[in-house]
Amino acid sequence: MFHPADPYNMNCPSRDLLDLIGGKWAILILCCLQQGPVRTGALMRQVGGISQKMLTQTLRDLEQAGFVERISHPEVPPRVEYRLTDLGRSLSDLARTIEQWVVAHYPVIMGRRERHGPGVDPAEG
Amino acid sequence: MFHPADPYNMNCPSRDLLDLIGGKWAILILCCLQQGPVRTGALMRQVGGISQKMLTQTLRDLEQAGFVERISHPEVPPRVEYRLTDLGRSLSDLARTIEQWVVAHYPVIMGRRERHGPGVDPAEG
DNA sequence: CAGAATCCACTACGATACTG
DNA sequence: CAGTATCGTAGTGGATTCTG
Repeated sequence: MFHPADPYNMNCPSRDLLDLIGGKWAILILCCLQQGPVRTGALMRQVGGISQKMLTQTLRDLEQAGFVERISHPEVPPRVEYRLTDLGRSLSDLARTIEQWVVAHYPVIMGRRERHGPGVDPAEG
Repeated sequence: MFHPADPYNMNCPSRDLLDLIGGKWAILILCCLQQGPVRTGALMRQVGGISQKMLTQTLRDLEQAGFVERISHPEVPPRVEYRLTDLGRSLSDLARTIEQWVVAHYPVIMGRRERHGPGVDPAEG
């Protein structure tokens, strides 16, 4: 039995989970995998700007946490696919919600940024 | 008018937004602010482990993005509150969803971790 | 009490080279 | 094609100090 999760407590392991979700690539990868199993190379191409290292590393992290499953086909040349687990599917729904929120609110936020400038603006009061 | 947001494109500014949301502290802070305006010191105490620097910095980032509003009361000693904007309220709903997902699935993930060895551990490079 | 400024350890991440 | 290993660097973020 575990203590209930408390992300406000710095020693609670749920913080790690929050960090994984909040990582630079996890959300995008999880969203890609919603369509079904995807090959490594395809992921590489879909997630713009990700390096081979970070792709592998993030996939390993997601695998460790039980969100994705690695499927290695015994072929030459190698063919590896990644697929969401049930838990991962649940999380990827969340990931897509996040992504969609960003896409939906992007124009408003960018509009604001243009008016206020991307630089530091003095505190008004 | 802007191009539509495309987080899969590494040059799309929506990436920044994703990074802000995914930052180490933003989600927790946004959740705290859901109750209404909160003072700096109260935030400091609620979000376990945050440093004064990171609290201020994250609040500035959230402020600049238009998610929170800084309310400085002309008193001595100083009293400053932070309050969600309408846009911020929308985002904080999302933040709460994330937080709740983590809390809800925490036991399953921790259970897995016990059986499969340490899972989400940023320190294992 | 709020927060800016400085210092600095750590690590996240990219680039590159190499293996099967 | 998928993945590992190594190295260099920019950025993150904590501890501390200083201001009004």
